[in-house]
Amino acid sequence: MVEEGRTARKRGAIVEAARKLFLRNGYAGTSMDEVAAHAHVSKQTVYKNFVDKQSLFTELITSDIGQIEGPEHPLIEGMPHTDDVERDLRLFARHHLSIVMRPDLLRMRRVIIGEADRFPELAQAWYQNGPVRSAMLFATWFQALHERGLLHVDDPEMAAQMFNWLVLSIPVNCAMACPLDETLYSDEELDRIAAEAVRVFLAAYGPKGSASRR
Amino acid sequence: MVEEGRTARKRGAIVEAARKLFLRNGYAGTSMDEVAAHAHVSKQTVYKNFVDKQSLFTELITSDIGQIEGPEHPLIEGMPHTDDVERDLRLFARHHLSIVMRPDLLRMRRVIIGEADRFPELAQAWYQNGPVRSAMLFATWFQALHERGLLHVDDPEMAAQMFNWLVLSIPVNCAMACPLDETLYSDEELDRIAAEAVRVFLAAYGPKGSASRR
DNA sequence: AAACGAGTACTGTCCCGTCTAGTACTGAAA
DNA sequence: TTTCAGTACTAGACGGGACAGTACTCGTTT
Repeated sequence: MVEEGRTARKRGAIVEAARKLFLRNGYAGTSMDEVAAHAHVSKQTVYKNFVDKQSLFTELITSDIGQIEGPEHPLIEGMPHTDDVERDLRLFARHHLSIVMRPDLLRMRRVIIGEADRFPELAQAWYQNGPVRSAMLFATWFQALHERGLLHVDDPEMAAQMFNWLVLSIPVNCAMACPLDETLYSDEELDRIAAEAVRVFLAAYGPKGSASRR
Repeated sequence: MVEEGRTARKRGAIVEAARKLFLRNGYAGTSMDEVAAHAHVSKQTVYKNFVDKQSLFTELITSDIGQIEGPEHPLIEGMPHTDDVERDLRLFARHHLSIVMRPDLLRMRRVIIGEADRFPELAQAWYQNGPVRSAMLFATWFQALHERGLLHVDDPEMAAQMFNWLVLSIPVNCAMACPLDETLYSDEELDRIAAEAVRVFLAAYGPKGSASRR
C-alpha cells in the first residue's frame, strides 16, 4: 500500500511542485519547465500526466478544493452540543479560524481570486465548496438551536453568513493584502477575535432574554 | 483649463486604456501593445510617458488608490448626526456598500489581491488606504457616539472593524469569486444586508439598555 | 525649427508544447 | 534467477508565438 509504483510517485511529485509554484507565483508566473525541474522530473513526464498547463492547474486546484471539504463537517457533527451555546460557538469559531487562516489556504484564496476572470468555473467551485457550504452547515445548525430555544434566528441563511464573516473577515481580509511569510495574527489575537465575534453574534441572535455584554 | 495639451491628452488616454485592461486582465494578462492600441497611441508614446510596464501599473494603481481617499470622509463629516443612530448607521452602511461594490473597485481589489505577492507595497498601500482608513474613521465616530451615550463600545478599533465587515463581507466576498459583468446583488438585497448588519451591530454595541430586535 | 507622435520593423527573451534519441524500470516468461 | 519486451522516464533541442522594450523613418503639431 505504501508502494505506489513509479508513475504514481512521479505524478505526486509533479502535483506537489505545481502546487507550491502555482500558489506562490500564480498561474502566469509559473512555467512548466520550473514545475518539471522542481519535481525532479523531465518535462515530457509532466506532459504525459497532464495534457496542458491549464489542465495541470485546474486539476490541481479542483482536487485541493475537494480536499477542504470536511474540516468542519465532522466538527459540527461531533460537536458536544452542550447547552452552553456560547462556549460551543467560541470553540467552533476558533477552530474554523485556525483552518481558514492556514497559509496554504490563504494563498489558494489569493490565486483563485486573482484568476477569477480567467478561470471562472474554478472560482465558482471554490466559492460553493467553501463559504457557501459552510454557511449551509451553519444554517442547519442554527436552525436546530433555534428550535431548542437556544438561539433566535428568523433567517438562518442570513445568520449563518453573518456568523461566518464575523469570525473570519478581519484576519482573512488582512491576510489578502499582507505578506504571508510572517505570522499576521498571534493565537491570542485570534482568540480575542473569535470571542468578540461570538459575543456580537449572540447579542443579535441569542435567545430572546439574554443580552450578553461584557 | 479644458485644454491640456496634446501630451497630457495622450497620457490620459494611455492611463485610461491601461486601467481598463489591467483591471480586466490582470498584470501579466495585459500587453503593452494592447495598451497602445487601445489608447490609439503608438507604443513609443507609451514608453515616453512611462519608463516601464511596472511603472505604468504601479503609478496607475497608486493614483487610483489615492482617488478613493475621500468617498466616506465627507459623508461622516457631513453626517446629520441625528440622535437616531440606527438610521444614521443604516444610511451610512448603505452608502458605503454602494461605493465598495462598484465593479471597478471590485476589479481593483481582485487584481491587487492577485498580485499581492509580486507587488506587496501596492497591496499594503491599498489596504492602508481602504480598510484601515475606514476603520480608523469609524473608530473615532463610534468613540464620539460612545461619549454621547448613544453607543457602548469598549474597544472602538474592534467595533469599527466589526461594523465595516458586517456591512461589506457578504457581498464583497461573493463578488471576489463571481463574474462581475452581471449584477450580483440587487439594490433591495443590499438594503437588506445593510439593515441586518446595523441591527447586529447595535445589538452588540448599542447603548446599554436597548436590545433592538426585530 | 524643434519637439512630438505614428507606424513599423527589429532584438532579445521567455515559454508552451513537441520531438528525438537514448536510458531506466517493471513484470512476466523461460 | 536471468532474460526480454514493453513501457516510463531523461535530457536537450527546437518550432512557433507572445511580448517587453528599442530604433528609425516620416509626418504633424506648435
